[in-house]
Amino acid sequence: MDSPNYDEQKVEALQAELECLQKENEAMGLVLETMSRKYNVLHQAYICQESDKRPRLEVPAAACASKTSKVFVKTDPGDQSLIVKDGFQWRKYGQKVTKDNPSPRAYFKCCMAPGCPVKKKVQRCVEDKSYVVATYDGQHNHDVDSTAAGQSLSSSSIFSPATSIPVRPTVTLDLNLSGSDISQNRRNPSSVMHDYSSSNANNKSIEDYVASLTKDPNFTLALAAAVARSIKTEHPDN
DNA sequence: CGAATTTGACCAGCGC
DNA sequence: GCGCTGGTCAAATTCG
Repeated sequence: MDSPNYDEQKVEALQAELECLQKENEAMGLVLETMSRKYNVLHQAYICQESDKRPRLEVPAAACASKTSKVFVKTDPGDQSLIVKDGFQWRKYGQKVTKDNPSPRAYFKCCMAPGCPVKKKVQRCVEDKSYVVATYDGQHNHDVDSTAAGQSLSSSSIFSPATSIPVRPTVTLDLNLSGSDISQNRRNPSSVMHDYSSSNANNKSIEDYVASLTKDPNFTLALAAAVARSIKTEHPDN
C-alpha cells in the first residue's frame, strides 16, 4: 500500500491535470465559437449572394445593407424562453410557429422610446437549438441602455454577422493557438488565455487567424485530440 | 391595479 | 379565386 503522502501528491497531480484540462476545454470551446462565427458570416454572405441572383427577392438583398440585421445568440438549450438581452427594452406582441422551424417565433417591438420603429423577431436556430436567431428590423431613434447592455452581453455569446446593433462581447481567447502550441500550452494553460478585447480592434486579423486555423491540418488533429482527451477525462470508463 | 405577456383571430402578400 | 404563410392586433390572462 502507498504512503499517505504519496496518495496526496497523486491527488494533487490529478487535480492539477484536471484543472489544466478544464481550462484547455474552455479554450477549445472558445475557438469553436469563433469558428461558428466564421461560418455564420460566410453563411450570411452566401444568403446575400443567393438573394442577388433572384430578381424577386430584392428585400433581403437590401436588408443585408443596413436596416435588417441578424444576431445569433448562444443560450442554454434547456431554456425555452426567447428573451435576448441586448440592452433595449422590448414588448412582445406576438408569437407564431413558422413552417421552416418547429420552434415558435416571437415578435417584439422596441419600447425604450416612444415612436421607436424597431422590431425584432426571435427564433431558436433550427440547426442548433443552443442558439437563438434575433432578426432586427429598422433603426433605433434613441441610445442603448449601456448598463443593461453590458450586463446582458457578459452572460451570453452574441454573434453579429450583419448587425448595426453595437454588441461587443469580451471573450478570452488565444487565436494564435496552433496544433503544436496546444500540447505545449498544456504545461502552462494560463498562457493560452489572454484578453481578446485587446485585439478586438482588428477583426479582420482575427478572421484571418480563424481562416488559417481551419485550413491547418495540424490544428484539426490537435482539436480532435483535445476533444477526445476531454471526453476521456469526463468518461474514463468509456 | 397597472403593466406585461399570451394566444386566437384577422389581414395582406404570394404562389398555384 | 383559393389556400398557405408570415405578421399584427387585441382581448384575456398573468404577474408584480
